[in-house]
Amino acid sequence: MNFMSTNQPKKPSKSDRTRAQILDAARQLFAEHGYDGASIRDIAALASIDPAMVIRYFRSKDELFARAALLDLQLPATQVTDRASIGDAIIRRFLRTWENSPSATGMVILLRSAASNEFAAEKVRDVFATQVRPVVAPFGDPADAGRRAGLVASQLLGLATCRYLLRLPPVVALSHEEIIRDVGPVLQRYATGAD
Amino acid sequence: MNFMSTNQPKKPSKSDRTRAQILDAARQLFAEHGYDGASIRDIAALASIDPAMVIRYFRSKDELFARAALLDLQLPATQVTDRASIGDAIIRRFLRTWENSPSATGMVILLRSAASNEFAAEKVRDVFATQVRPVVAPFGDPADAGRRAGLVASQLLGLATCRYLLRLPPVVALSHEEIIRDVGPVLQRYATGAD
DNA sequence: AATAAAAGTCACCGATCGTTGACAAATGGA
DNA sequence: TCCATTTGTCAACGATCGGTGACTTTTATT
Repeated sequence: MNFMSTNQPKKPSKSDRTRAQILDAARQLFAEHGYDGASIRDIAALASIDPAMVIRYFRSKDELFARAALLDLQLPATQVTDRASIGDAIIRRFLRTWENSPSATGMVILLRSAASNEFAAEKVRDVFATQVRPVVAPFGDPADAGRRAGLVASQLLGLATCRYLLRLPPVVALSHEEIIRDVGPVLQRYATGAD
Repeated sequence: MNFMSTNQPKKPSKSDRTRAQILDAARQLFAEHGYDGASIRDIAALASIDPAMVIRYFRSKDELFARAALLDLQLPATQVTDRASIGDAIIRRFLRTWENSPSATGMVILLRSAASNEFAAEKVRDVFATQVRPVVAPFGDPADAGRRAGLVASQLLGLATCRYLLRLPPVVALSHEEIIRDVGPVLQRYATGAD
């Protein structure tokens, strides 16, 4: 009979744990040191396995990086909102994405590597195109959509850079409430193009 | 007599040209590919000299990087201004620094390398402490100075990241006038802490 | 218990890196 | 012209990198 063999619904078995260990170690080191700064040997050592296993499970360092950066990049959707609260909605989603979602580490990895890794840079541009632009576009002059989205991206990426990469003390010290209160209105202004 | 021998006021001779060639090549490649991405051999090839000369003139890659990033980091001073135009003054100095000063390349080098090079990251924090904070501090509640300066830095660094590193098309396309008009008021708000 | 597949170990390849030191060529003052 | 200093060339070092393949151990099935 064997009526549940086509899919593999249960497979907690064996090697998948090693796979997950490697991915966890890779995410951690990529997030800390970027693509170049994290070697396969370092990742293997952190995962307590042999370096050859890293290549065995993921075919190359590039592929491992892509998995580590993208696998869990399930960004929370922006709940539909009205024009008056779009800035507030964006900054709240930003905080949710960067501090309370499984994608948080992936975002740090991407941003840290984007400065010197073209694949990561392209992926950041892609996140902009799919996550920022469509959200901002409907709330102003369509001819302005690119400019408005670009301004929003500049503020969001700057906040992320200062808070999660450079760890600029006064920016790290900001509470969620302060960020929402101070940055929200700026995003509102950028997103709608109002003066 | 030899009354001018303690200092060496004139030395256009010979090797200084090679030195300058190496520095120029290093600045260009560090700015394009970051610290790790630019090898001494690449720099030497671009300068049309032997890799060993790079070490001969600068003692190590670290020292060369420090020279390339800091040598010409003479940021233009912010002219004193009144409270009402501080945002405008900051964004104008930003554009002058990043697009019309010999420090421009050094800034790109620092920012691109800061994501994965601790020396560069520390230097960026230093630029923040010496260039942003003191400018912003006098125009609001002294207890707020850190927060206000941090918000200003987040917007400035974000703009630089999008425009000069990631080259996000809509941000690259912004004219100086647009940037001054759109970002200036935001910096004004951040710097003064007004609502 | 026998056995085939899976999982893990180990030594090593070729490439590239920063750096060194021995040596040759060019330079300039005596 | 002689000679010492500067300037440039060359080969190679040790280390590290990503990646490969042969091998042994474990696991699971019959």
